[in-house]
Amino acid sequence: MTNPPKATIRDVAKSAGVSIATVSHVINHTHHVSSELEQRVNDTINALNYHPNKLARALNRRDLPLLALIVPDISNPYWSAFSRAVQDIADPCEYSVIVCSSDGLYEREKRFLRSLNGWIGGIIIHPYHVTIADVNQLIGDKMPVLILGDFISVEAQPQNWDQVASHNLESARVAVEHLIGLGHRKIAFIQGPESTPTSKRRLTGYRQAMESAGLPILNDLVVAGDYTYKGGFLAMKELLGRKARPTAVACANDLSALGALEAAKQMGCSIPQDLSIIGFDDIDEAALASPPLTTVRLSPRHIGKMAAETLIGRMKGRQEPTRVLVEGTLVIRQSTAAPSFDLAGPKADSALLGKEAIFKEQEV
Amino acid sequence: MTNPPKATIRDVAKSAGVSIATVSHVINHTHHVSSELEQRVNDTINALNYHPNKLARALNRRDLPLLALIVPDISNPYWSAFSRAVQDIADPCEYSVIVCSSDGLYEREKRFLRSLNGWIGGIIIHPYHVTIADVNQLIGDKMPVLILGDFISVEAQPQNWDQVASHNLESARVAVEHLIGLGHRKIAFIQGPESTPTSKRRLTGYRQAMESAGLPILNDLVVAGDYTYKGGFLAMKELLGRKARPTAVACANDLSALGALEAAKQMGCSIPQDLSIIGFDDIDEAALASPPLTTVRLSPRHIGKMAAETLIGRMKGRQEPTRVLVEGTLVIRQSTAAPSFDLAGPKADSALLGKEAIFKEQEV
DNA sequence: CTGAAAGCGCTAACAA
DNA sequence: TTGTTAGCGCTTTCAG
Repeated sequence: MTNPPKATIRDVAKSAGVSIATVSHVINHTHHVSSELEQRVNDTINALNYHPNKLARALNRRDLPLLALIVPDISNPYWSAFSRAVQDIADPCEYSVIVCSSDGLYEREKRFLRSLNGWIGGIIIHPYHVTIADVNQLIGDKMPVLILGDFISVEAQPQNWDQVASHNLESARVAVEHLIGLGHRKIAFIQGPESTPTSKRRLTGYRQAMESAGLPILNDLVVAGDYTYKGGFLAMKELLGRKARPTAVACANDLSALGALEAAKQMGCSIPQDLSIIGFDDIDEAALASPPLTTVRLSPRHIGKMAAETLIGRMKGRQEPTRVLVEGTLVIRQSTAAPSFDLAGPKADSALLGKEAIFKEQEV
Repeated sequence: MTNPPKATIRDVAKSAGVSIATVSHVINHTHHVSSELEQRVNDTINALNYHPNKLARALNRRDLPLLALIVPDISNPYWSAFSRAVQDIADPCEYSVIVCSSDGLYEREKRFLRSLNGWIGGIIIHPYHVTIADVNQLIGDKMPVLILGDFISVEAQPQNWDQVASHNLESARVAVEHLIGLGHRKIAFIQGPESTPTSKRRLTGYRQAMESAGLPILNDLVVAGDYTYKGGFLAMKELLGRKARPTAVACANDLSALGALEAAKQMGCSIPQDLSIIGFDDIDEAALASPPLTTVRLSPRHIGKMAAETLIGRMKGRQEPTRVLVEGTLVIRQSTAAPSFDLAGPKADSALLGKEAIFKEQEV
């Protein structure tokens, strides 16, 4: 069962009795063609089941309907949701999307940039270690590039590229201020990977909120993390093992907040009665947690949509660079509440606490 | 800050004082070139920062180092893990990967196939509604295609394509037999989407295991689902609302098992004391649940790795079609245990006692 | 061992 | 309105 070889534009032209150029024109609507010929050409196109070769077309239009995403890890819920959003925009425009997971590795980021250069239509990148200068060197300025990241780190670069930038600092402030507003004073922070811009800004936001409220930032309250579930889990275990327990913890992202939530529950805390937890991003899983996670929405879906729309706009010819700013929105769910100081006594024994907590939940 | 235009092979040839063909030969090692010229060419390549244009190359080799994935939804943890595994294999081979989310929609599957045809290097597809005949019609037989799916549905097709097929029926039996081995007799099953081959086979596996053990398959025990978290959640709510509660439930996949787990917990069941739950696939999240989910591993990572390896092998020239079979492995964690029919067991602690009593009353 | 030249399938001036 | 033709950047016979 062997299929015939794919028809080329020449086959169509020959079969329709017209020139190659005419066929090209009816395909691309690039010149007016008499309706008689147009009809004939379209018929043969269908008869031959002809489809233009995108490679050949791209080679002389120097533009492939293909865009690439360079993100840390596509299997991370944040980035898979992001990538889905990009696809949902790209799809109706007939663009395909390549996904590259860099794991935040400098060499890998550079390798992707290099290997994508020159044949792909456009790139969306969330730089971890790669700098604007790297991008400029590796990609040049002939190609549409959209940079994701924190407002400041992206803002500072006088470049011609499009951006979708997030207000991480301000959003982190919002998160912490929510906790403060509830009456918390001992608020811990679980960090993201220390070297990334977004993570740094979120930490700074935490600091600023604490300072503005005149709250001390105890060293014991800031703990390392890495944006992963496991990282959040471990961080929370550490936090709860320390002498001065916080009554609330803000996490650098939702995934680590989810891990932290699980750790806290395993250690017998009931959330939010014993401990408030707030996340960051608003991935879908946040709403599904138990209790549903309060968070600051800087949604991957929304950011992905924005990124795809502005990059594709550029690929389609827009000249002026565009910058989109995304601000966080507080989404209050059930993982945060006012602190309850009355349980302070019996809380010494965590095993006992666990039983009480379970009991409590059941009664309610 | 304008970069110079990208260097072409002609620039290199001119600058090195050799012919275009010679440059091509040193790049591709397609003929022996005197080491002197080779050196000179390589130097100019570096000096000009030249990188061959993949499109032009692909146009006459008719082979782009690019493969596409057509899966239901990249933002689903199963598929994002799968896709990551594919990338991890493709990456070192310098292949890029396009991801297409079909949402299991027939038209969308067909559209992707059509739009990928003829320029992409190879395709990995997990067909939902698309048939082998469709693939054959849309893609022809000139292009490497790897079909994912259930062993039978894929096996039945006398086709020249590569396959990575799973033993869904047998694996589902393993899951249910595990439950039966623990002493369960009232075992429910939360289905996947009814129309998909994998889902059907898993249901059949459940049925067979029940029958083999001489256990009745009550209608009340089989409930609809759709492979989603929410679907599992709802299904469990329904199941626990029915008069005859099961003591164990097998789920068509992990994601819905996770949803079911959450629902059961919210309804006051402790797992596995009051109810055993077993999943399917072994996505990473299964091990992170609380309690960690017992499951049958048909791991997306492993399947993705296999798929990518065999497809790339084919893209690199292997002629014979290859079929890989993946069998499920039981992974016992903490969400399954023997059913507890009396109150005297090890779990006579006060909190549970109360619940147990309630549970008993309902059971009658 | 090296280079001239003919394409790969398509687009886009430019002629007719 | 339609056709001729010169490429896009690269690979690949096939002479030299």
